[in-house]
Amino acid sequence: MNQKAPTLQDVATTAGVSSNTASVVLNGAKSNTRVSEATRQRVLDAAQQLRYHPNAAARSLVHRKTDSIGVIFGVAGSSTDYVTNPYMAGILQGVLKVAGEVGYCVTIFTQPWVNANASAHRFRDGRTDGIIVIASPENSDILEGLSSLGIPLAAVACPGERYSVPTVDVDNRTGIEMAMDHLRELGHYKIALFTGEENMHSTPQRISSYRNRLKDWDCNLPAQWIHTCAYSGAGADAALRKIWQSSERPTAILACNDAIAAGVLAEARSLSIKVPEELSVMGYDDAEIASLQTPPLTTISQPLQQIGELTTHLLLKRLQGVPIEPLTVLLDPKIVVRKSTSVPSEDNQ
Amino acid sequence: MNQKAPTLQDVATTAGVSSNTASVVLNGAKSNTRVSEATRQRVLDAAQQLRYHPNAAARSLVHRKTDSIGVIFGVAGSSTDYVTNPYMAGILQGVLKVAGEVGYCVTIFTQPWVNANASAHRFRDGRTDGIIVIASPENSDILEGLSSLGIPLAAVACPGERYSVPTVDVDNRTGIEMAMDHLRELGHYKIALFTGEENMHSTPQRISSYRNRLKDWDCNLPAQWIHTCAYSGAGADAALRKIWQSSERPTAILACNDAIAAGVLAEARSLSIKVPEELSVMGYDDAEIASLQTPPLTTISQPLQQIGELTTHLLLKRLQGVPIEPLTVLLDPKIVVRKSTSVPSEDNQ
DNA sequence: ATCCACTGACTAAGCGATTAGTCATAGTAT
DNA sequence: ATACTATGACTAATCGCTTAGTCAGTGGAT
Repeated sequence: MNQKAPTLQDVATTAGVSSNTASVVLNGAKSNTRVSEATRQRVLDAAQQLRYHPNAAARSLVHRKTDSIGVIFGVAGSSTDYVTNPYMAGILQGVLKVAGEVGYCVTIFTQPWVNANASAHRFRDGRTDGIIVIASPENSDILEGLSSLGIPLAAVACPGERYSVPTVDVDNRTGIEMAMDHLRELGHYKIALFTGEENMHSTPQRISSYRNRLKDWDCNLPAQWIHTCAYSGAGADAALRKIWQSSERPTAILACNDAIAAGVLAEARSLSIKVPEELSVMGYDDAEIASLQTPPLTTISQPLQQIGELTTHLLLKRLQGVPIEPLTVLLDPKIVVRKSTSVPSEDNQ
Repeated sequence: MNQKAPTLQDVATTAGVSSNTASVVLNGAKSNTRVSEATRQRVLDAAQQLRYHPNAAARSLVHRKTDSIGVIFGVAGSSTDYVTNPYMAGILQGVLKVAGEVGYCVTIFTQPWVNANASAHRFRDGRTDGIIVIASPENSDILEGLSSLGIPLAAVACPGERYSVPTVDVDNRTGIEMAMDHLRELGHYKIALFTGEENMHSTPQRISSYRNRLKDWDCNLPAQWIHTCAYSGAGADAALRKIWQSSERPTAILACNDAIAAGVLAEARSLSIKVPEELSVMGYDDAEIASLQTPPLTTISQPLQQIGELTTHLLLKRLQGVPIEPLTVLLDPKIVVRKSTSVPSEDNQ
């Protein structure tokens, strides 16, 4: 602060009362202090005149409550694109909305998580009342570290059950099943899966759901048809090239997000593979870029903002000590059919 | 906090010393207190064992410094899409990066700005050391209100000069000139301008730059060729329809951001207007969606992340009391030529 | 033996706000 | 006249941390 903010004492002095009286006037009475109407008005006038606003730090010292919630973005790989990532941004948007409704600020922690031993206690710094963890990598000990310190938490797309952390996610199993079923109905069964980072919570779930579906259909596919890319889209080009050179080609590729699918489309173009005639491609997320691809992507839509809103509600509940049941909420994905999928061509059947 | 965080006193007790001694050990000595090596070690061990981390609120009360900076998003119209807006997100990303480098947290204020009288003092609440204002509407008194309370500020795309607030922006004049010159070189002079909200700082600047360019060329264009849309892209379709029905049609449309340009492209498709053969379209921002449009958008690229980084540096300087000169920094836009612009067709010349 | 400097650590005040507890004064009931 | 109850407002402790100021003890110099 450059220009010192007026304190409660300043208001009190201006109004000619004690700071206690001023405090009582300015926030309903919680002591048995009584104030006459005239005095009350004098205090209110003084506060108004000085543009007084209580100091949040001092207040939170007493209340042990900061009226702000923290957000930690999980990091896949070395990526530092938090809010420019449409998945993260969509969720954060939902968090901001609900936080705003209840008068909370949102503090984004900028320090990278190293490990529980080195990092966890930094987040118990009295800056926030609780923390929302968004998409922590599977091999990270964020949830474990924070929850073992007793920090109120809520999580998105994390293995929260393990640490009794209320968690919101979109049903990865259902999403993959919807995608697989859509492709199957078109006539595909040679379906390759291009996943995101292995250490993200969603990846093993989606892989296992993919495998189950194939098993349901009695399909036995080459193991190398599961390719690990990055959610940034990196690696999708190489994966497509590799799979296209192999002896057996898939007729469809299910990408685990739209960026990966976009990478596939771009590489398909440069390999002169016609989509969807020769190869159907599906995305996941229904990000803004999905409908803008050529051809527009068939994809699985996730209600990102709703995830953020719901997670915030859960954290607020936890802060109020309201029991949360069930601990994990799975929202439903939707399939959005556009132009990147079609029946497989004859010679690929 | 559920599980009470250990206090300095807890550490001191565990180590068998006074809280003062513990404090001195844990943060370089600023009192003349001396500590023996043995005692020092005992304190450090105790802190480690208890996972002690100082309470930020208590600390900031003493230091009058919170190590966190605030962000307020200006709001155009009733939009509440802060971080899902790629412009805002890009800037915020830059803010997060620099803040992280110097160990600051970033607090996003979620309460909408009403007016200086009602809102300003809320932001002098000791929660943040300073505030970054991003793209406040032209008719808002955010900067005036906050700066008159002596809150350290830095701004993006705001009329900061007026209130001695260090401000970063991309040179709107240059950007429009580059766009206009590109179109002129292709042979266009019948150029319509589709702007964002009138009350955004950039809008009048861009309009005047557009007008100046036309004047340079001795062009006299119908006034209604300037259409006010929304930066969300809303209104672009109607504007195109209207302009296309008029007696004189432009050969090119310069949209003030990519969302507006995308709206124009979509409407052009449904009106069967061929882009760029019949109509050249330019965007602005070079958002992710620009290159994905059909045809890919020629656009003016703004270094969003760099804006955020620079603005944060300016705020940090101001917090340190370093004089800032010059007060306003204008970054250079770049033109990205893609496929949505070409020479105008013969019959349109 | 006396003085001084240094070592090692403590006590207490204060940051700004909240709140339990105290205390005059005035008015009312007995 | 006495006891009691509102009324109106104040004092002081506390939240967790920092830091200016104080102080006892030890060892070396004079």
